[in-house]
Amino acid sequence: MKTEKILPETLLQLMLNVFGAAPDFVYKSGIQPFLMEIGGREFYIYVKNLSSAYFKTRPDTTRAQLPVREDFEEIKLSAIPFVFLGYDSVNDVIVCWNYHTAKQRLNERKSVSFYSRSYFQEEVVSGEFLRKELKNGDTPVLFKRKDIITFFRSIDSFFGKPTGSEDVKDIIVDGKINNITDKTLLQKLKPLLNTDTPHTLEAIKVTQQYYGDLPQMKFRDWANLVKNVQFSVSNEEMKCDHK
DNA sequence: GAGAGATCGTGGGCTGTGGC
DNA sequence: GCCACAGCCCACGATCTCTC
Repeated sequence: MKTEKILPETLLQLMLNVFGAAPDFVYKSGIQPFLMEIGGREFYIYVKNLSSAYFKTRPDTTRAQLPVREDFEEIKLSAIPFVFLGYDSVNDVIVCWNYHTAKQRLNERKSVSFYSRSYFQEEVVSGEFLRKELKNGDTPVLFKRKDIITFFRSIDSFFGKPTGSEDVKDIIVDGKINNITDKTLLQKLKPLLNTDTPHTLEAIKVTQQYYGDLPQMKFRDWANLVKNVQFSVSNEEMKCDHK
């Protein structure tokens, strides 16, 4: 795989260019890694160029390597998720490995490798998330850089919650969202929809802005998505019901 | 068919090198 | 000196092949 070296600052800028479209995105500090917030959650993001693994018989194997760094110790001890991303500049594709695993592996060795395949990266199309299984059990998710907002909106659906929580169903299938489970978005939609006179069009607009550009989603899909929103009954309401 | 050894496939991680 | 990438060797499990 022919790689073009991209400076850490440029990689940061490439990410910010897309994240900037999300109204709830906040860049906080750092270059690589950098700290950011989206959907009310903070993340440490570390983006590195994907390059060949230089296996003589397997030129298709690509990888990104994690070095040892002092600031990783702080991140490792922090409660904030650490998301390690590999960037393929040729295909404008991002590979994300399980962020729970990536955090655990920080500073474990002088150089920790995370693998992908160049043909996986070439396979990615706009609006879709490719989840591939490697022989080492890793299940990296590949997507176009422009889809990074959508990816972060549903990152738990790909890798689950950190601490022994129940599995979360994938909400993006074939580039489409079938169900809104994101609490932040549900909070925004509640005043628009949970009323005698629902503001459906406004709700569709809010949802589109929240998830970003999804080419597979037609207006009818967005409308159905909003129509099917269900607001769970709060604990307090539950208690009242049982009185 | 079963077991042993050889070979292959895949990933881990170290060192070297060059740019800043 | 630090960092990122290039290049390499090594470990190990899976699979294949040979022999009995």
